[in-house]
Amino acid sequence: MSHDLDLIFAALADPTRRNILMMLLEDDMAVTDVAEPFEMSLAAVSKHLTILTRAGLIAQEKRGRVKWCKLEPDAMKAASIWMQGFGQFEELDLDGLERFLEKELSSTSEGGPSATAD
Amino acid sequence: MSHDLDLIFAALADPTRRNILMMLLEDDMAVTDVAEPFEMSLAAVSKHLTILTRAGLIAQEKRGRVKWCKLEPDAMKAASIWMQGFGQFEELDLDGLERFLEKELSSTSEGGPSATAD
DNA sequence: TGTTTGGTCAACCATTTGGTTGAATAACGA
DNA sequence: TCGTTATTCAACCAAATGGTTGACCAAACA
Repeated sequence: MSHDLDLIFAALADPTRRNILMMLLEDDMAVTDVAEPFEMSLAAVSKHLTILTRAGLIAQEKRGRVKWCKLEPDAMKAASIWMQGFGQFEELDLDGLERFLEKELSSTSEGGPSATAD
Repeated sequence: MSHDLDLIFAALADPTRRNILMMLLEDDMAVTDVAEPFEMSLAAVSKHLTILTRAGLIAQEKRGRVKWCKLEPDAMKAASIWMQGFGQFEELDLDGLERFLEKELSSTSEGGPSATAD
């Protein structure tokens, strides 16, 4: 359960990975669909997803031959809590996010990736 | 855009730099004093301070031959606000999130957080 | 069955990162 | 003026990062 701030902040330092996280905010996605909007190889995106997974920011679950990626809010929360020591920023309501994600998962209808951001 | 999330998160990804930030939470410090507890050269710490400065996380001011380092909370706040997008999902509207970020980032600190520990 | 699809692995490459050392600059104190 | 203190600069190094390509494996489908 030790969320490694090194890994978390390093993962967040890359714009591609931040974009991926924002995409996953809308919906869980398969690796191929995550990769679609980016102008890089699938292998490169796969590496980014590995980095996000090791940081604890997402989780990947394989169903059939499709690997689904979903946000995992605890790591972001750990980073947020560390940052709060530096000021009265508002704390993230990630418990609420988790409840929301569970609710969404129970009524899963995959809407395609809509590559926003950047 | 004044606060570059790439630079901010990359700066936060190093444990030495996070330690420096926590030290500065107590008080402004000269470069030499910042370097003292670390088992690395003064030049290495100086580089870390440059990285923190470019990220906007600290500011350095030279008085005489001493360069004082002090926390600059706005950059951290920008990162915190970005992360808060992951807790502010009551309506998952990424376009709205982007507008929100643009607005927040362009308007610098209103009553800024005062890093007065002790 | 053979072929496509989804995804990773392995090897490779260029660039960046985090550290070193020694020399340089600038300001203070004697 | 001379030496000391505070800090950076420059050159260098090893390791990590972010990307590529081609081979590979496993699941789905004709």
